[in-house]
Amino acid sequence: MSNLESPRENLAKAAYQGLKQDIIQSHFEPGEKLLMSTLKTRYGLGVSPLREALSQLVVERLVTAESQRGFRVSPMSLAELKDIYDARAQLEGLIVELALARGDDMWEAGVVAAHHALAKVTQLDSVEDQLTHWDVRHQAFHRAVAAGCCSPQLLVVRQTLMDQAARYRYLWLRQTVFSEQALAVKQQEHQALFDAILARDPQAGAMMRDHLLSPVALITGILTEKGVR
Amino acid sequence: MSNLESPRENLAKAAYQGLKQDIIQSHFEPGEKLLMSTLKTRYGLGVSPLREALSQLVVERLVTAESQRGFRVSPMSLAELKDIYDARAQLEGLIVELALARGDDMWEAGVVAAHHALAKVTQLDSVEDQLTHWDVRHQAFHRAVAAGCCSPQLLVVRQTLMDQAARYRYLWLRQTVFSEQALAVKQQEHQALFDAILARDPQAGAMMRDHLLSPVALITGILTEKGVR
DNA sequence: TATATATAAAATGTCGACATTTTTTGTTAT
DNA sequence: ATAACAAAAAATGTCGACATTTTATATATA
Repeated sequence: MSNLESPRENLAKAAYQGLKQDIIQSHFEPGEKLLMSTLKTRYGLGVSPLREALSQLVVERLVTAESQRGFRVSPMSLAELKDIYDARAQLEGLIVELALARGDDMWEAGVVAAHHALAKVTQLDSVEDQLTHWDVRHQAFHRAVAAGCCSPQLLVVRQTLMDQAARYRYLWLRQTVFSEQALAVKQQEHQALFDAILARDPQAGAMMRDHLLSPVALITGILTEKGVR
Repeated sequence: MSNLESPRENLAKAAYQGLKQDIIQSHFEPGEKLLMSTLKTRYGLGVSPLREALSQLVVERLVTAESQRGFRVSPMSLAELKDIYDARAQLEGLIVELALARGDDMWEAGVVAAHHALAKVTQLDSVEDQLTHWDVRHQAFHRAVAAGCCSPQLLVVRQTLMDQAARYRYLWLRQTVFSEQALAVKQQEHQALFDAILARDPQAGAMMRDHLLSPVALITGILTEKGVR
């Protein structure tokens, strides 16, 4: 039989992953009530693992809990957009500066590899595949850069902010990946970042902050379009 | 009857608060197994709210979960001590620099008030009261400073790292508060920080980083004494 | 029509029960 | 003794049931 050494994950973990995915990809709308009856049928699970998963997502601020009134998807707002992106930009700037000071040869090698892979993303058939394909390598590039800070704690914090930004980020992603021009601009920014980082240019931190803040204007427009305040 | 407008918190919240308190104050030792039977009798609750609370503490990294093997208190280590304090110092340094750039008059007023209160901590009867009393104002001072960064997200992240550091911090606190000399040194550091911040001295960030890193040596000694590697 | 009140329906949060898995204990064999 | 295995005990994780609370609906009142 297969799965000889499988540690058998508990159902709460499955619920956590499914819920997180569905919230980030807007299968559940911002502010939407998360009915237990709905979740039970959707994931085929009882309330116990679902509540555990929801409790975790509350800590990650993707879900909001109101005592005796259950859970809802955390609402989105322009204020939160600005706040999250500001915090991400400042944190990532700090992390880059630390990486410049602390990163070793193996870190540099990882950055070079990730940058190379990102620059070579090929056109694919499916649009959804194209999106995923580019984004996977894009995120991998940034993660490779961040790794140089040599701080597991800061990397965890960074990932938490990333997860929280994911819903907003996704809006930007759809507009960017399918625009030749937008993609070219990003390509240039990544090249400039890459050069500055390898040269240990003290300006790399500031460049990273600007790079991360650049999508805010576009996302603000999309949200306003949708009536989000 | 009283409690006319009480929203009636759910039991998971009580479990969360009790568990967090008990872990931070080392009622449960680092690495200790958290038996459901023990927790049920200690808090007088069923498994459901307990598991929800534990799930949240896993996200906050105070508790570790192993599938099908329950929960244990996250172990403490010298590596984690260094990592947490490094991350805290870097983050708080960043936050101070942002506060210098963004803080307004009301922020300054809050800092002045908190600093004044901290400087005036009086000797109390009980040693435990003395400890709590000083630490409450100490934390309030740092919080008042941090508030100037105008980033709710960064402040949440900051608090998370604080909570994670709490067990280590407590070790330092006991040694410091009861030493006239150590307390005087801290008093000087706070005064210097205060002056630099109000003067918007660009060095304030670096000072804050050093201030936060200073307990590491002492805590390392205490942990080594205890056999923690 | 609007507002308040009573009633019904639905949903949340918690517990106890139970199947499954892990851990301990006891037994036997090398 | 130590190791391998079997049996017993203990613990985890999940579900269904149920009390409590919230929400929706119907009815009465001004």
